[in-house]
Amino acid sequence: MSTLGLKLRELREQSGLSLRKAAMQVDIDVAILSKMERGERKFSKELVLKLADLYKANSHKLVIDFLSEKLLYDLEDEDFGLEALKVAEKQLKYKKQKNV
Amino acid sequence: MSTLGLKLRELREQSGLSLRKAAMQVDIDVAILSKMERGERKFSKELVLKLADLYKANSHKLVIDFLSEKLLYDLEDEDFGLEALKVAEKQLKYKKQKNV
DNA sequence: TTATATTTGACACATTTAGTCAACACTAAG
DNA sequence: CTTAGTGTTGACTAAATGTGTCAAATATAA
Repeated sequence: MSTLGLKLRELREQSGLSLRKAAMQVDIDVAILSKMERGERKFSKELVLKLADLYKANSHKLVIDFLSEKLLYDLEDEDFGLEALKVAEKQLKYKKQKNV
Repeated sequence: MSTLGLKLRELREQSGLSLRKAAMQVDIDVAILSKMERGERKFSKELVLKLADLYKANSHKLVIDFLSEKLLYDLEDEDFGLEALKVAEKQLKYKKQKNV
């Protein structure tokens, strides 16, 4: 089960919104939101932002979860996933510092 | 310029293989290999493995570079890329430990 | 029953990605 | 100059993925 989906479902419920109403507010089909909350389809970043706004939640953390989920998806069943994350981290830090 | 592409180009040259010959050996079109080495197209993992084999190189490191490049691609222009990498790392460690 | 909420699957549409091919430019050798 | 070898480019098609739509099925409660 998707962490992000779970979180967004909880936030929706805390906002007292039904799936239908929430979906309508962010202008997507109910079916899609249902599948996304259950991890059957991927969220888009734009939707995460829209939902964060609708639920009045911290978009920062949700976006990080969104990205992290995307990364983990790339590393599914990879033996060297952890090493790859570390190499990516190193290169990202370098990039940031050098502003490349 | 792609790190992986650069490395694989160097390895090819060290093996004394022309683009055409290498491409033929791994059963792809020359154009594709040319573009991949220059970072214009993405490698597939399978191809990286085939090339590592052809060049008698350490596939381990090349695969890690391949994955890392994929991760960084996901994080392009993201403000919280580093945070996302760290969250992903944490979750991957947890997964590994729990064998989920 | 009636109403509301969620889930499911089939389908079409669009976008992305992968592969094919021929032509181009450059260099070195004959 | 011609030939052969190198790598690069762009146009095109095909395959794969992703996204959105819809209707029906299921569930729960009033």
